[in-house]
Amino acid sequence: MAESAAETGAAGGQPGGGAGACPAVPDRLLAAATRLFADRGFERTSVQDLVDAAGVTKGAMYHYFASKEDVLFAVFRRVIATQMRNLDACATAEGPVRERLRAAAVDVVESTVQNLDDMVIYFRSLHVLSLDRQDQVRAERRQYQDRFRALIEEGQSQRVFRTDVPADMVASQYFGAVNHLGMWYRPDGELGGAEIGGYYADLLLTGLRPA
Amino acid sequence: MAESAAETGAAGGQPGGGAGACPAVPDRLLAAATRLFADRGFERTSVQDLVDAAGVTKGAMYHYFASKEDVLFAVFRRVIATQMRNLDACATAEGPVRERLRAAAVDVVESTVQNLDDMVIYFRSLHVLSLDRQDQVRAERRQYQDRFRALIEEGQSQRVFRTDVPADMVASQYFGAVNHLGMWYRPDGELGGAEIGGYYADLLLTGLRPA
Amino acid sequence: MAESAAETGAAGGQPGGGAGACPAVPDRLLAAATRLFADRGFERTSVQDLVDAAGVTKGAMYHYFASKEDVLFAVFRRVIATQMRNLDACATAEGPVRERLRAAAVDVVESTVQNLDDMVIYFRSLHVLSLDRQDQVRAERRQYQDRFRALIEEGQSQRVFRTDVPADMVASQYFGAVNHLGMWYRPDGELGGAEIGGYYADLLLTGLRPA
Amino acid sequence: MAESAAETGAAGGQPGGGAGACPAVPDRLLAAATRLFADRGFERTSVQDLVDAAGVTKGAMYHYFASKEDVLFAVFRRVIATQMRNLDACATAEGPVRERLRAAAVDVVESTVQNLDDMVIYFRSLHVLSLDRQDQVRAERRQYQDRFRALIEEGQSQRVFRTDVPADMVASQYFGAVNHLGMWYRPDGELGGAEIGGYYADLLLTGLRPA
DNA sequence: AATGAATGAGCCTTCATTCAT
DNA sequence: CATGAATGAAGGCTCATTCAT
Repeated sequence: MAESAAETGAAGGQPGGGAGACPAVPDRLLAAATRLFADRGFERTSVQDLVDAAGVTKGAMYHYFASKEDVLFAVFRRVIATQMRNLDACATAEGPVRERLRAAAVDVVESTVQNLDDMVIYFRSLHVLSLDRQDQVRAERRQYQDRFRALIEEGQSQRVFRTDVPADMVASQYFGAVNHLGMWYRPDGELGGAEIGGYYADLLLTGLRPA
Repeated sequence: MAESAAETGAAGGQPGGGAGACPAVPDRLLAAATRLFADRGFERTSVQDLVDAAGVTKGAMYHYFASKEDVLFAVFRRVIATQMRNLDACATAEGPVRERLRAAAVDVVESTVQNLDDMVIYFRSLHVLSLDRQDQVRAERRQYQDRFRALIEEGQSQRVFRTDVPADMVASQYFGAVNHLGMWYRPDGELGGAEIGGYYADLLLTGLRPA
Repeated sequence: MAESAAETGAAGGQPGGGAGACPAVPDRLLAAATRLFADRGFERTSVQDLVDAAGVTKGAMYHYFASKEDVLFAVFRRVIATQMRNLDACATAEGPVRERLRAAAVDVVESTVQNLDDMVIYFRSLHVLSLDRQDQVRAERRQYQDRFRALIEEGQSQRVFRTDVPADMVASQYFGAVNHLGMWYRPDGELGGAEIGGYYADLLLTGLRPA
Repeated sequence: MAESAAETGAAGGQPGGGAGACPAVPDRLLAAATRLFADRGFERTSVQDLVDAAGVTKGAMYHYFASKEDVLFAVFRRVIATQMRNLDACATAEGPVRERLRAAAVDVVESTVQNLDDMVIYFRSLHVLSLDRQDQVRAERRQYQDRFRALIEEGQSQRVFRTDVPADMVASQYFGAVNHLGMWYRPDGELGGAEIGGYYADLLLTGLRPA
């Protein structure tokens, strides 16, 4: 029963009936949770902080989520869904593999800096989830990375990319760098996501040049 | 008063005067803290867990450390000192800049996987420290990264490395990837630190090749 | 307003007008409450547990009962009504007082083990009711015990039973033992209600033999 | 760690050192718990009620007891220890079995009414304990009842008591009645424990007379 | 230098009940 | 009649820290 509404996501109707004047309770909780968990971390955010920020009551929260950890898990699910949607767009593009990889490499940086809170939570609070859920999240994340790796392998089989470094290594290195943006990137810094993405992609593609 | 002994580091004498049979209290606490904070995270480790694992009492801990956060800070300081020591060795080596950068790039991966707990703590629990201390730690970490970047700049000024990508970007990308090893590297996996370091360094150096 | 339907007891018509296919809401609640309160106790049974077990909704429950305590009180009333009906049958029987007392003594054991849940609730959750209702329940229970005591007094006045022990003491002792069956009797045990009733009645009647 | 002091029982020293001016924390908690659990029941007594009544803080309570249930269990253990001590005295007495059984029967009533709170808790809150602990308590209680039953069997083998009713039944009936004193006995009532014990013992012994 | 009993604020969660629909 | 989302007041429990010894 709890979390049922969260399962349906933002599609749930607005109880109270108005013309959608105020977002549904689960959505407001997810938004507040994303902000607070990224700011202070999961454990330093109390349920009271959370519901206050979301403008709901504790009871309402527990009507939709079975526990505080469940809220975190819902954030994770939303992040993954977003990532998948982003990458799907790239993967189905046309053109030579170099172009497609470059586009994906830039895009992954841009979407990361656009959802920096998500990333911060992702890499700081994954360990809070139960092992089951950790596995689940990791598996989905791996899929994401695998699509990237597939592009590299495609280029390798065409001899466009070097083959003396496993595609796995390339992908893990690139994603490591991207994931770590959350540790230092600031929206008000000198460089924007597009520029950083451009530099990162340059290094990646040059690094892949065959000997 | 508290923490004074910790400041002196492991050099402190053995209280109780024995023949050094058992390590000093602060050392045992630091070792236990490193293990537990990496395993469960800072907030999910209680002071009781900590002192139990270290085989000391709560009172003893508070004699040496002002707070639980202070223990974490001491772990951070030890990590940084270790990193600095490692890099010093590389930086003072002889030979062409390509060789020195490669050696440093491999070494940074190897020492990271050898001290994986440290890295996990580093990137998961930095936000627990007070802002002052966060800045302090970040500054020291920046120094570490800056020495790496200096190597790159050295190569750039010699036109051995490409100059169309800022050295900063190269260093941040590489360190991002290295720092992220803590999220997926497992000591019992297929590849060891030396191999991963080799691949990563290859990609780095190829990526730096001038156009 | 609430509870009005409960007042009318099981005699209420089936709302929704079906052909009596499913029992009325109050009846299903009472049955579920009897089971759950006996199993886990009143306080460890949530209203949600209760309505789930009864297959009704919370709103429906609060339509018929003013509060959770009211459901408990309704269980008590049903128990008492049942007991009264049982004893009435015995009391109006014919025959010598020894036979009538024996029959009542056996019957009280048998009906107790047949409604063990009722007894468990009775002696474990009486204190949950308001003092008013406790008194009310105790008074009715006392009537029940008084009819038993009246049989004993009848025998005493006929000198069939000893007179050196007050009938009150005899009744309280016997009912204490009977009430306590709920603490240890198990339907799948060696002895059935009839056998235990037989032994208990034997001891009772022998104990009442005049010196 | 928690409960360790409770294990040692009242023998624990008085921290704070005075001349025993104020009882130790566990003792005060046990005394308050016995009173409150008997008055209102376990679940209607909050931990705050408990510590307030005992004049200690919540933290202190959780230093000695792992949970509220643990306090209840400690009460149970104390009750059982008391009962055992009482019965030991009787069992080792001299004289004909009739006399020894009568003495035990009276004593069991007297000690019950003297520790009425204990009994009320015993038969109202046993179900709160974990199944393990319920079994443990029941087993010890059974021992208590078994010693009583052994007296009856002794008389049966000497043909002093009837043999057509199992000693088990006799003991369960008697103890049921005794245990139920908690439901109706009031210290300010007409009859004292000695008188009730006398009547109950009379009925018991007469009931055991051979046919 | 070391102990561990005691503190007390704050945590996550439960739940009987209400009310707009 | 019936629904179930929302309320809000406790509830039991944890834990970093202190302090008399």
